[in-house]
This record gives sequence, C-alpha cells and structure tokens, in this order.
Amino acid sequence: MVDQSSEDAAKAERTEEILSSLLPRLTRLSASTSRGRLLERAIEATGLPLDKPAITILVTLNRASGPLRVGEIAAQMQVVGPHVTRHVGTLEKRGLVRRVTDPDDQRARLIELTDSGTAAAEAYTRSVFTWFAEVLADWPEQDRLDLVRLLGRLTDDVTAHLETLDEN
Amino acid sequence: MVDQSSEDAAKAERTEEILSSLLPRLTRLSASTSRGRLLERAIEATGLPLDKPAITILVTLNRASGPLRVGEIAAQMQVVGPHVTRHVGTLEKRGLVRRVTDPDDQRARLIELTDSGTAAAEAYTRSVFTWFAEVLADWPEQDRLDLVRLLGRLTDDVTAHLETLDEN
DNA sequence: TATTGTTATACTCTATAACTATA
DNA sequence: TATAGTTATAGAGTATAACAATA
Repeated sequence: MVDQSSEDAAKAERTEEILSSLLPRLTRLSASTSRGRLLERAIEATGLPLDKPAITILVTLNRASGPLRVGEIAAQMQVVGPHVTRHVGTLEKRGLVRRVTDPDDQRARLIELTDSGTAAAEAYTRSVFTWFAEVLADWPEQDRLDLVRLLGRLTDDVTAHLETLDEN
Repeated sequence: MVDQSSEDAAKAERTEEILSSLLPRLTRLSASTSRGRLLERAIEATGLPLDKPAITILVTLNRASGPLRVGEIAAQMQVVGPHVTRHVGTLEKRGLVRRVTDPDDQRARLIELTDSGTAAAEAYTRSVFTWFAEVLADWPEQDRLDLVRLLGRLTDDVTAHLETLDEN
C-alpha cells in the first residue's frame, strides 16, 4: 500500500510531464497557423485585399445565424469595441457589410453581411477547410473525434479558468 | 453494398463537421491564452518588467540544453532575425543573457542565460504550469495522454504541411 | 446614470531593407 | 559570393481615453 502523499507527488510529476509536452506544442501550433502562409493564401482566395481582422469579422458574421451587434462581434473575437468599429467601417465602404440601426435599441448597430461579404467569408473558409482536410486526411476517424472532444474541453476549461482570473 | 463515391462523400461530410468544430476552438484557445491575463500574470511572477517577446526568448533558452545562436532562437520562435537581435540587446543590458562570440564561427553569437535570466524563465514557466495544472486537475489520466498525443501529431502535421506550402 | 458605439491616439509585436563582419 | 547578425525603419494588430447618442 502506497501512502497518499507519495501518490500525490507522483501525480504532480505526471502533470508536469504532460504540460512540458503540451504547452510548447500549443505555442508552436498557434504560431504556425497565425504566421504561416495558410491564412494569407485563404485571403487571396477571396480575391479581395482584406487584412486578417477584417476577414475575421466576416467569418464571425457568417458563422452566426444572423446580424450581430458590434459588441457581440468584439466579444466573439476577444477584442475591444473600437477595433471592430474601425474595421466594420472599411468593410462597409467596400460593400461587404451593412450597418443597420437595431430597431429594438437605437444605440446599437446590427452588422449584416452583404452577398459579396458572404461570398468572401465562404471562399476564405473553404480554403482553410480544404487545407486542414489535407492535414487530417490520413487520420483515423476515432483520433479525429477524440481530438475534437479533448480540444473542445480544453478550450472550455481554459476559458472558464481565465474568467476566474479576470474577476479580480 | 455502398458504392465508392458515396462513401467518399460521406467521409468528406464528416471531415467538414469535424473541422467546423475544431477550427473555431483552436482560434478561441489561441486568442484566450495570448490575450487573457494568464501570461501577464506569469510575467509578474518574475518580478521583472519584461514584455512577451523577451520572456519567450528566455524560456526558449531555458528549454534548450545550452546556449543558442540568434538564428536558432528566431527559428524556434518562428520570427525573423532582427526581432531577436533587438530583444537580446535589452535582455543583455538587464543582465539576463550574455552574448558570446561562437568560437567555431566568428560571425555567430551564442546567447546564454545568466543566473537571473534562468531564474526569470523558471518563475514564468512555473506560473504558467501551475495555472494549467489547475485547468487539467479534474481530467482523467487517459484524456490527458490522448490530448498530448493528438495535439502533438496535429502540430507536427500542420508544420509539415505548411512547409510544402512555403516551398513555392 | 449606465450602456452602445465612435473617434482619436498610442502601444505592442513583427517584418523588410540596407549594412557590417566573417566565411 | 554567401551567411550571421545588426541597425534603422515601417507596418499590422490591438488597446486606452474621451466623447456622443440613446436607454
């Protein structure tokens, strides 16, 4: 029989090992996707001279069921209001979104995709999806499902734990 | 018996579903960790007024077995040389790294951690590890192992696939 | 008085171009 | 002539502060 404190120590050790494998990989994955040519190419697939924040707004709107308020877009992108306002301005000038005053609240604006905005969001998404489908092509079905499940839980748990941090 | 083309179509459909779950999660996880207060707090744990690129250099050096050249640090961080040069300059002024000419190649510089640089890297890493250990506290052992395995493979496959993209 | 969004400004991170020293 | 690093400059992305309009 093993005493409790040495069991705890062994568990802490395993956690340490897991994290020293996990965290560098997460960092590298995040850097690879944000700095590699992948997103750049996906933007080229839209045929429009958009920057990353702008295309992110379009994709966010396209993923939503309908128009979103500026504040909702900002929350989903995890950025601050003025950032969204500025990019929505240029997207509107280019005819990719429309700004409509919310009938239920005259302070708020509803941002909705135009047809060409929808087309751009879909061309971008298609390009990224195709690229990742190639990456996952040889993966066994069960591994894919496990990855989605585990990464989903990790994301939720990280988000929840960050909120306890931000409360202070 | 099902014909081949409808099997392929079903597989493509499942891939589509997987990706529409996976990619937004990856994006959110990446944004949460980079923009949340987590890394900021870990930097505070060093007691030094460092910015993110500087602490990343220290951690990169600390993870390596010995001193690294400027170019090696840049490659591991997936950034460009001048970026590293600049931050190494300020780290050196603060006594956190030393710049030594490589005896085997007079053009190159070997960057090595000082004792206080090592201490800063370790305080930072300890803070991040502790935070993530809390996130994973309730996870079953098998799920942790699967996550590391699958995320490791995903990272490797993404990196490899990006290289085929960058060859052009 | 609180909230939604906007305008103006500033900061952080990273890249590109031109150069120096050594190979 | 090619490579390692540096210096100087520019750009992308995001934040903060002050404000206007509506609730």
